Amino acid sequence: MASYNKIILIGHLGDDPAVRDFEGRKVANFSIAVNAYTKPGEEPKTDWFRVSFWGNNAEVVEKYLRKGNQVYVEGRLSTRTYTDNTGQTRFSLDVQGQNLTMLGSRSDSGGEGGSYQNQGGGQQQPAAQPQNTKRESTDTTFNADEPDDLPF
Amino acid sequence: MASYNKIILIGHLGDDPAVRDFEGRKVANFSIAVNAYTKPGEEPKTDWFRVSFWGNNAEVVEKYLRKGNQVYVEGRLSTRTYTDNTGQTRFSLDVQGQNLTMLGSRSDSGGEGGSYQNQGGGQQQPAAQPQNTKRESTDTTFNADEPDDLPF
Amino acid sequence: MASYNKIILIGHLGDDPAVRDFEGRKVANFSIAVNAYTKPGEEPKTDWFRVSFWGNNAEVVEKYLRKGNQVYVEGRLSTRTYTDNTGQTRFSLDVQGQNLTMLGSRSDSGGEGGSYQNQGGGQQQPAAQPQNTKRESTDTTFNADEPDDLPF
Amino acid sequence: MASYNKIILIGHLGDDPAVRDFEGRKVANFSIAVNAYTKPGEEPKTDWFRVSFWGNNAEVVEKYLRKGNQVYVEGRLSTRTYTDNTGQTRFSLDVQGQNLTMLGSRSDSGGEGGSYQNQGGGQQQPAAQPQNTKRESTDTTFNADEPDDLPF
DNA sequence: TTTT
DNA sequence: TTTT
Repeated sequence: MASYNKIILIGHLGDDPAVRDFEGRKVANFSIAVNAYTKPGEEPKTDWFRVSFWGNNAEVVEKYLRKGNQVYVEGRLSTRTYTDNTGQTRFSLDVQGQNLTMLGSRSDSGGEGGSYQNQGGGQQQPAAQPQNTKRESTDTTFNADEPDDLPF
Repeated sequence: MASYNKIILIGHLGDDPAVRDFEGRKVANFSIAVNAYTKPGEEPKTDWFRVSFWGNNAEVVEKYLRKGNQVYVEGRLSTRTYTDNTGQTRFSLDVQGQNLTMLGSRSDSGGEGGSYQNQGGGQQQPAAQPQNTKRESTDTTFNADEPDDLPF
Repeated sequence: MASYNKIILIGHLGDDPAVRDFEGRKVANFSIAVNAYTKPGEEPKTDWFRVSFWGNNAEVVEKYLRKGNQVYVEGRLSTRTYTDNTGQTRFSLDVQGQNLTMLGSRSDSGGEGGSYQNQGGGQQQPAAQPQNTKRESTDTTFNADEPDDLPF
Repeated sequence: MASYNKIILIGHLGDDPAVRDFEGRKVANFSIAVNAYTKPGEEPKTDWFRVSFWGNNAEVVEKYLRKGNQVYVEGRLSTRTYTDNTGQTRFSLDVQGQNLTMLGSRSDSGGEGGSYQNQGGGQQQPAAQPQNTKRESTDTTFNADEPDDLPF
């Protein structure tokens, strides 16, 4: 049937990721805020997307992504309508993440400076350095291999 | 800010496009069906996206796209929640189209067969042949220039 | 670091894919022709990209893709300069394929007709029907999982 | 013929952009460095892409982009082989920019500058907040409308 | 819930 | 020529 959907997002994490094990595989979930386009004069609007990564990428998310970080996410969009616990019909935009790149976040307050260095060696793309705090983010590209058999 | 969203879709038009003039500019709207990914054993599901193109691209849509045609669409995703006339909360996935490529569509009903050949010639990208019927689609790439000042 | 490159191509295979085993994994290679944009009046130009898919996707390529078929390919662009056997400096655009969607190819010659219908049923995205000949292509989306450790 | 190519890049400017007028329209050119994927143990490699933006986007580039800044660029890839002034065959990867998003760049050396501010007005998405120095870059998304008739 |  |  030749169908395909791909969504590309650049936004900021609304909160720290939640990581858990699901039937032996790690899954990381987080939400990112993407400013919607609004016409001049219109009230700003934010779209929220729930993003999940599995396996190796879930580990990357767990290690390096924190609330407020800016990320590039590529994945498949899926939508879901559900009824929340107040009886309201709600709509969810879910992204099954396929690729992830951490973008240049930076200190947003005080900051001791000198924190972004990549202390080591010849790492290239998929090399991720430890990031202990929101302030010491690093920029890294990872490839999220989408599992053959999605466990959900 | 650094926000960005882009959606890429390959799907089929659910109906002929609707084209109208809006404050002096042409706008074309259509919906495309994109098969959602479902796990083996799950019930198939189709996501529908409402797509709009403005200006030159609306003209292209008007001339060449028909119900059933397969298209590649690139654009900005916007979402909208509204209450339909039965009081139901509904959710709409709208795509402000930016780029459009017609893919090899074909007859899906009756049909005398043997009609899809591209009768040769040196057409390349932005070359669009007239398409009188659904059966004589051609493959063409157009660039939908997104207007500087979106009229909506 | 924060580097990333992704290329999206829609084009036609210049020849049947070549599939071989490489250290226990299957790799499929093919070239696709993409019409370059040229200004009105300019001479048409075709860009050729060498595409490779590994593992499951290589199998999909092997089974379903043939010379002339139209495909959507997503992958990482890599470039390579080399000296050919005539001493000429040559440049190669290689795409490490990540996602692949077969588009609506169609008979481009004789043709027995009646072959493109999707005989119904519950196939959705990752459902591929057998394709014995170039004429009976089907449209299918596959996800090419990029290996964690690229064997090349 | 249903051809399409799109390239998505995240990288850093190798130098300040060069902006000039070309037949009444502004064009901005810059090069971005994108770290190529290399296998563990391999020597790091950088791919350089020459990017050009026209019209409004050229103005954005002129105002906000500087050497070292990180950007997200979307455009059409075109390739060109030429002979440089030493007689060498060279290959150029050119990107006709369509969309541009400034990512979180940050200080990399002295200099207060004071030149990038967007002096107000009704910009929205393409709305950039004042940026006084290279250190206080801001993240902004702009849409580069690709001209109907590319002036080159 | 983010960011500017 | 960039960035880490």
